[in-house]
Amino acid sequence: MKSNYFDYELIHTCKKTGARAGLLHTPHGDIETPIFMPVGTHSTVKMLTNEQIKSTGAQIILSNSYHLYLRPGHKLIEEFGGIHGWMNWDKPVLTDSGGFQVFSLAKNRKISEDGVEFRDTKDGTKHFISPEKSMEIQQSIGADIIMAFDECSPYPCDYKTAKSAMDRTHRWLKRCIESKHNDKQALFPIVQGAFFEDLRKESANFVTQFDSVGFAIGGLSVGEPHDIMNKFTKLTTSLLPQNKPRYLMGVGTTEDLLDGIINGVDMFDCVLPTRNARHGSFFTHEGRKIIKNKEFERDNLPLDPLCDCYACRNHSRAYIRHLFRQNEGTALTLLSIHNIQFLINLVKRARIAILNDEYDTFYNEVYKNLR
RNA sequence: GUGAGUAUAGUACAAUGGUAGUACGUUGGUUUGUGGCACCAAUCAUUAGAGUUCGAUUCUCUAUGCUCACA
Repeated sequence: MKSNYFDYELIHTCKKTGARAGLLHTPHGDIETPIFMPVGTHSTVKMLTNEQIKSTGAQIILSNSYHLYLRPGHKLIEEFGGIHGWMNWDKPVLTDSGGFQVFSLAKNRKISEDGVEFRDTKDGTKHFISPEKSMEIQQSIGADIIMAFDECSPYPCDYKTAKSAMDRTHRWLKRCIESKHNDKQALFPIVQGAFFEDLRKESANFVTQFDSVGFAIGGLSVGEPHDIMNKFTKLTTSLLPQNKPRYLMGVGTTEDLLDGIINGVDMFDCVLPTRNARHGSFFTHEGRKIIKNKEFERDNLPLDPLCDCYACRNHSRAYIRHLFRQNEGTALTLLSIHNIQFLINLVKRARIAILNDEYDTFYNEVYKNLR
């Protein structure tokens, strides 16, 4: 899995906290870590144009191979030059393997050793995704970073189920590696093992036998309490090599990013900034707020007075509240821009603090203001 | 002016001789590798008066408002 197209430099480790700042080189440019990656499941970050995504400072976006396989089809995307040509996006892209849909679409799928049979909830058609199929899809789509096809177990989860999902994830990882042929793509293995220390250790041991560009931590942020998530994040990063980026999948909130970074994570993705935007809530340095609320009826402040995103530079809370209440799509765009840029600015500032060996101060300052 | 119809939540509509529902609105909340403006909860009403009845928002009468038709 050695590649000339990827390289990770661990630039600095905060002397006080162990938080990491790095640089990940990819075929479509460099990514400064720690990084937050916005999610664009259907090859668009919902409600945003590429220009708007870039305005938030996003360096890489996520997409989803399962959803793109269903519509419009990975072969069609390949005809358009892969995801970069398809959506005219020239920066790095990461695709999830469809593994998370094994978890999130649990009612509509059947798992076997060979793979997973999904039933499309839109038209009822059945689709079989194996590790080989997921690799075929992800190689057609052509993202820079692609993910192993895994089985993410739920919370809570008994030991037997967790172990069986983990073992299967390991066997599937081997099959993913064997069917990967393009060295312009980096395949990230995923550590599973649910909420059992010995399984997490076993899983980390297993996946790190392969020389991958980076490693992902899966199976967290699935409904467990925060302290449990933090405990297992910390445990897992301690088992991963120092000279590789660690990607904590599906995280998260302001607090989760702060905690993830202090626990040695380099990469995050989450649907929250965009989903929260569509549902009317926004991040601020004082915590999350809800734009619908009456307290903002005559509020002339921007969403967050400390934010310099497009929405905050141009519009008041009162105006955006009005747009949201009238079901005007612009409200969702403005809130999405803000929420994404808020998290990206957060990790940017974290990076500076790390380089100055002051991440502990930064961490405490930001936490103190959150309600 | 005459006749007919009608009156239930902020709005639009249900239902019922014994517990008055829905939608939207309003107020608050949820959301973590996206099943694309979602979900959850709270709040808010029988026009007024008289009669029949054990009991009337419901049936009867009167008043008032509104709608339509005719003058």
